[in-house]
Amino acid sequence: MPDPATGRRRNPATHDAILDATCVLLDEIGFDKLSLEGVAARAGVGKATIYRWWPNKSSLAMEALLREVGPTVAFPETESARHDIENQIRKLAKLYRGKTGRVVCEMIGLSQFDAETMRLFNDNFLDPRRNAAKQVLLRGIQNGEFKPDLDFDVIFDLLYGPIIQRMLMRHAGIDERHIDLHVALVLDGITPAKTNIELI
Amino acid sequence: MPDPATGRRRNPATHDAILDATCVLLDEIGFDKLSLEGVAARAGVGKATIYRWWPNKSSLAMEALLREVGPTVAFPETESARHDIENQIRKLAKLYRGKTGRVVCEMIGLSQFDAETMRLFNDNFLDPRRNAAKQVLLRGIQNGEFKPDLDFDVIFDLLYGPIIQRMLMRHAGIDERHIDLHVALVLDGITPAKTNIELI
Amino acid sequence: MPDPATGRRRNPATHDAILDATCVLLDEIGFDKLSLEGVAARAGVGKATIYRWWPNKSSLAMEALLREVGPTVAFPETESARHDIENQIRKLAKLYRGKTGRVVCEMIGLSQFDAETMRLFNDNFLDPRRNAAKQVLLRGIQNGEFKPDLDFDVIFDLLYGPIIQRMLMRHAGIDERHIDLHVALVLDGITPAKTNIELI
Amino acid sequence: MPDPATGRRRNPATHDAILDATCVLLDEIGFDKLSLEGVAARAGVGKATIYRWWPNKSSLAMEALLREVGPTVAFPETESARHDIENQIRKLAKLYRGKTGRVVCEMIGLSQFDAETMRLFNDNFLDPRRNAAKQVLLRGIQNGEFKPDLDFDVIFDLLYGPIIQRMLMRHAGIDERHIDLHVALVLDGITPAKTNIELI
DNA sequence: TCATAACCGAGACGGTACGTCTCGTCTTGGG
DNA sequence: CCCAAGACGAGACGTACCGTCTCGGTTATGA
Repeated sequence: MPDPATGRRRNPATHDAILDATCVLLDEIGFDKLSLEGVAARAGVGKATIYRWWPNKSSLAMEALLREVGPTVAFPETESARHDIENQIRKLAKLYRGKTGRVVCEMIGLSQFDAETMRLFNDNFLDPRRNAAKQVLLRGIQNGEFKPDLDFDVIFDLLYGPIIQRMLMRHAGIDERHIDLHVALVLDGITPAKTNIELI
Repeated sequence: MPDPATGRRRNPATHDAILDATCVLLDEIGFDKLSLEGVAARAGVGKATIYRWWPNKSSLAMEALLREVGPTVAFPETESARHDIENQIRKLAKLYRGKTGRVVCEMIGLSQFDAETMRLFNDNFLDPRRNAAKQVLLRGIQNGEFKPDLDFDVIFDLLYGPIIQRMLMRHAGIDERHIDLHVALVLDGITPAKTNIELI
Repeated sequence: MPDPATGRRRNPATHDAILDATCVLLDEIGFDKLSLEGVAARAGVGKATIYRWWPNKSSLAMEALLREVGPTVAFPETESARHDIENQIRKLAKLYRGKTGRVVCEMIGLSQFDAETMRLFNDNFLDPRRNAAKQVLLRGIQNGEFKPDLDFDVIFDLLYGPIIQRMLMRHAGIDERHIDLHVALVLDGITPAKTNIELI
Repeated sequence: MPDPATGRRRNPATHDAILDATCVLLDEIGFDKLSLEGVAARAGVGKATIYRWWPNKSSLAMEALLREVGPTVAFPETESARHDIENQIRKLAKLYRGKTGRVVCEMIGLSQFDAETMRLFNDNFLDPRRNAAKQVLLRGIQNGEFKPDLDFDVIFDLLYGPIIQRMLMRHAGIDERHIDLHVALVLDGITPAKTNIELI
C-alpha cells in the first residue's frame, strides 16, 4: 500500500554532513571515543536520522573511512608490475603513517571483538585491495616478471602483513627504508631465476 | 612521601578474583560488552578496588589475557638455524590455530585503544618473543647460514607479520602449507648467494 | 537558540511519578537517606530525567513537599484585626501539630543546605503567608487597633518565630495555652496606650 | 581480664587536631559537605581514630561547634536583668551573623531529618542556654523587674524564636535594630504595670 | 626491664550513591 | 515521508565517602 515513491525524498546534504562530522571526529578523538550522539550534534542532525541510515557505529565509521581513503589505493599501471607494486605500497605506507593509520588500527582492533565490524572491514576495505593486488600480480606473471606458480595468498600476506604488523604493534615506524627492503626481498623471491642467471 | 611499608597490605585473593572474573566475562560476552561494573559484581569486589590497580578496561583485560598465554614458544636448538626457525614457526602456527590465537588477537585488539595496554603487551609478550627470534637469526649469521647484513626488524616482520595478518583478518586459515611457503621464501631471500652458486 | 517549540514535549506523567516517589520515600526513609538513585528506581524513570529538571536532592524534595502543604491558611475577616490574628494563629497551630507541621519542618531543614531550595520555599510558601499577615496588620492599624508606627518584620517574627522554634526544636509542644499567651503579649505590645488609659 | 588502666593512653594532641580540622572544614565547606575522610586527611589522622572516639558526623561536628561557641554565650551579671538580657542577645545576634550562624542553621536543618542530631543539639546546645536564660529571668522576677507570674517557656520562645526564624528563613538580616525592637517589646510586656503608672 | 595492651598512621577493601554520558527509541512540529 | 530537536528509560562511567579491616610501629604502664 505505501507507495515507495511517496513522501519526501532523502536529503543528500544531510547524508554528507553526517559523514563529514564522522570523519572529523574520527580524526579528533578516534573510533573508540566516537559517539553517535557527538556525530549528531556536530552534524546538526537528529540522532534518529543517523539510526535510520546506519545500523551501528562501525558501519558509519566504515563508510566515512572508505569515503576518505577511496575504494582502494589505486595501483599505477605502468609496463612494470614490480614498479607498480612498489609504488602502491609506498603510497599505502604514507597513508598509514597519518591519521588514517590510526583509524585502521582501531577498526582492526574492534574487529577482534565484533564480528560485524570484521565483516564490514573485510568486505569493504580489505577484499577490494586484495583483488586489485591480485590483478597486478597476474599481470606480472603474464609479463614474465613473476614466477608463474606463485601462491597469491602467500604473496599478499608477505607484502601487506609486515606493514600491518608494524602499524599495529608500534615496535617500529612504517618508514620507507624498511618497506623497500621487505618488498624487495619478497619480489626478488618471486622473480624467475633465469633473470638472475642472465645477470651472472 | 607515601611509605610503601605502611597501611594495610594488598590482598592477592582480590587481585586474582578480579582477573578470574575478567577472563570469564571476556569469554562470555567479549571485550566491548565487558564493563568494570560487571567485573566488580562478578568478582564480589568494589569498583574502586579495580580502579585502584588498573587505569582502564584495556589494561585489566590485557593482564587477564597475559595470564592465559603460556611462556615463549622455545626455539629448538639444532645445528641448523633455518630448521630451528621453521620448526618454531610451525609450532607457533599450531598454537595460534587454537585458543591462544584467539587470545593473542584480542590482546592486539586491546592495544589499539590505549598506549599503556600496548606497552604491557610489548613488554610482556612481544619483546621476549622478538629477542628469542633475534638470537636464532644471529646464530644463523654466525653459522654462515644467513647473509651477514640482514635487517633484523624486516626479517622479523616478514616471518611473523603474515601469520598475524592471517589470524587477525580471518581471510584465510593459518595452515601449514602456506606457512611453509612463506617461510621458505623469506629464508631463501636471506640465504647467501654462494650457497646457490655451489648448487649450480 | 534552543527553540522551545521544537523537540519532544515533557511528559507530565513522568514529572508526577518522580514527585510521588519522592514523597513516598521521604516518608519511608527520610531526607538524608533519600537517594536520587532510589527515586529513579521507584518512579521507573532514568536518573538523567531527574537531573534534567531538578538541580539537586533538596529542590526535588522541596517541590514534592510543596505539593503536600495546602494553600495559605486564610485569615478570617471580622471587624477586629486582633481576633482575626488570634484565630488564624490558633488554626495554624492546629495545622502544625499534624502532618503539615512535620512537612514544614522538613522544608525549613532542606532550605539550610541549598540557596535555590531556600528561594523556592520563600517564594512558594513563606511570602504568600507573610503578605496575608501584613494585610491584617495594616487593617488593624487603619482601624486604630494597632500602633501606627509598628515594624512589620518584627511583629511577624514575634508572632510566628516562637511557633516555628517550638516546632523545629521539639523542646515543647505547640499547645494552645502557650500560643494564646505569646500572641496576647505581642498584640498587647502593639496596641495603642490610650486604650489602656481609657481603661484606668 | 583486660585491665583498662593498661596500655597506651589516648593522645590529647590527636583529639585536638581532629576538632581543629573539623572546625576549619565546617567554616570552609559547611556541615553538609563535611566528610570524615576529609577531616582525617586534614588532621593527619587515621579514619579509624575518628571512629574510635565519635559515633558519627553529627556528634563530631557538635563537639567542634561547642568548643568554638563555648558552653553558652554567657550572660553578663549586672544589677539589671533587663540589661543583661539585652546585652546577651546582642552578642548572640552578632555570633549568629557570622560563620557560627551558618553551622547552627545546618545543624537545625539536619536535626529535622535525624533524631540523634536533634538530641545532641538540644542536650548540648539549647538546654544550657535555656537554663542560663531562666536564671536571669528568675533574677529579674526577684528584683521586681519582671512580672512574677510569667511563663518561662513563652518568654524564651519570644526572645529567641524570632532570631532563629530570621536566621533560618533569611527573609531579613539579624540586624541590631530589629533585635532591639523585638526584645524591647517582649521585655516591656513582662515589666510590671506599676512601673508604668509611676512614670505617668 | 620488658611484655603487654591500647593507640595511632596509613590505606586496602566491599559497598552505595553520586552526577555525567551515551545508547537506542520515542514524540512533536514543521517542511 | 523526511528531518531537527530533544525527552525518555536504561545503565555504565569514574569519583567520593562510608564504615570496617589489617598492617607495622609507638608509647606507657605494671608484673
